[in-house]
Amino acid sequence: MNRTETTAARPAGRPRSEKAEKAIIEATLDLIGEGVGVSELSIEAIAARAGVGKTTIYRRWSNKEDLVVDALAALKAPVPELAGVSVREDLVTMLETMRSEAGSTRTRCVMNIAMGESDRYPHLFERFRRIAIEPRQRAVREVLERGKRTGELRADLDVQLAMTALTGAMVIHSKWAAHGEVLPDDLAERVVDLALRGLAP
Amino acid sequence: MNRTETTAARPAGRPRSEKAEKAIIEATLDLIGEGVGVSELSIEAIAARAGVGKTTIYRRWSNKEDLVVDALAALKAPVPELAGVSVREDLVTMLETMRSEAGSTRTRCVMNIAMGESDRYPHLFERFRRIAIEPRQRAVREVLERGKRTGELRADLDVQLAMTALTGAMVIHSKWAAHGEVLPDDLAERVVDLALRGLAP
DNA sequence: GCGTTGCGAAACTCAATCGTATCGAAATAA
DNA sequence: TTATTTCGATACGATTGAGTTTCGCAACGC
Repeated sequence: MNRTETTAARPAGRPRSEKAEKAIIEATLDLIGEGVGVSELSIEAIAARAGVGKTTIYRRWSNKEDLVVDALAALKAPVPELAGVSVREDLVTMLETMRSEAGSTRTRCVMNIAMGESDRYPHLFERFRRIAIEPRQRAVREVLERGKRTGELRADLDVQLAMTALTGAMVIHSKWAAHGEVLPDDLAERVVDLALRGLAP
Repeated sequence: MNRTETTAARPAGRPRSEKAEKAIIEATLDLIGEGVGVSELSIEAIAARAGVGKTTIYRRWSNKEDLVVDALAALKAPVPELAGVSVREDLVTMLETMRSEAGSTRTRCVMNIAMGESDRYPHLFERFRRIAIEPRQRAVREVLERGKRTGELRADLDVQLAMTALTGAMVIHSKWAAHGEVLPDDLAERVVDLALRGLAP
């Protein structure tokens, strides 16, 4: 029992390669980010992309869905730092993050799963919602709640509804932007200002 | 040449079954509406669902994408009648249509293709956008333009941006509603009123 | 060094689906 | 009736990918 390891008993033999595991996760996210759907995602393609053998994948995950779930778990939601000065400024920061990330593989990955696979893999989507969607939504809601307290926003504001209006506009722009097209620099600002001021005169 | 047909020269032999063609299109839309992606969509499954032989499909469409394109063309966009009295009322009508249709197979079909397949089949998506998305967006834009003229809306309103804010909120609700969950009756009204009045006090 | 386990590569079996071909029956024009 | 074409059904070879097995080598504890 004089084991130097502090963690679980290390079994004999060559340890599993951490590098291979990372490469598999990365390859999976890359493929999803490129628009490959979960059902089209082939273990062989992942193995080839990651430069590992299929054996190495099956030794860790018994099926594709488990692998995708773990890949999603690796998607840390990088909720942006908020200055906390004004509600308008913080909302612009949040939406601006959405805008600037709209072209990145990781964000496209988030979008593709959130939008395209929610019907077919409800279990996967639920997990994904908790990991990637909830934290961002919570951040927006907190900003809105703060605005109600400080008087920057209407006291009777429906926070949930306001959040969907703000993020909905950005999601549509991100998803439907022509391939490679860059969204206007001031999009986030314009969305926030429109929402704040309203459509009425 | 004493042909009684007024249309194109009818070739001899048994005519193609109109019923079979409809059944194929219906089966295709049904499967897509159930969440089956275009790439998972198998000709064999369509044939089985439609109760026809694979031959009957291949005689009409040379590949899957052609079939899906024609199926989409069968999706007439039923843009709702607008009362034309007030801008608010017309916007509520438009969004209410989106809400009430959110559970229908046809609308889910629209959503699934629009959201999930735009990356993988850009050509398909472009065609789809013209058929199903543009007419609805145009209707909303026209209502907003009218509002600017009549003074019901701000004269400096960014119509395009306002449209995405309105529809974006509804899209997110429709897409992310839990399976089978019915959206609140007054959702359209609340979205429109929030957008009109704005978040600010 | 030895036993054990992981590694990538390759070959394998199994199932699904593709697109084509063939069949007898049915529908239509001449 | 006869010629022609479509019908649904079925069988076919080809391809793809899943999941398993085997192989020789590498990395680790003892």
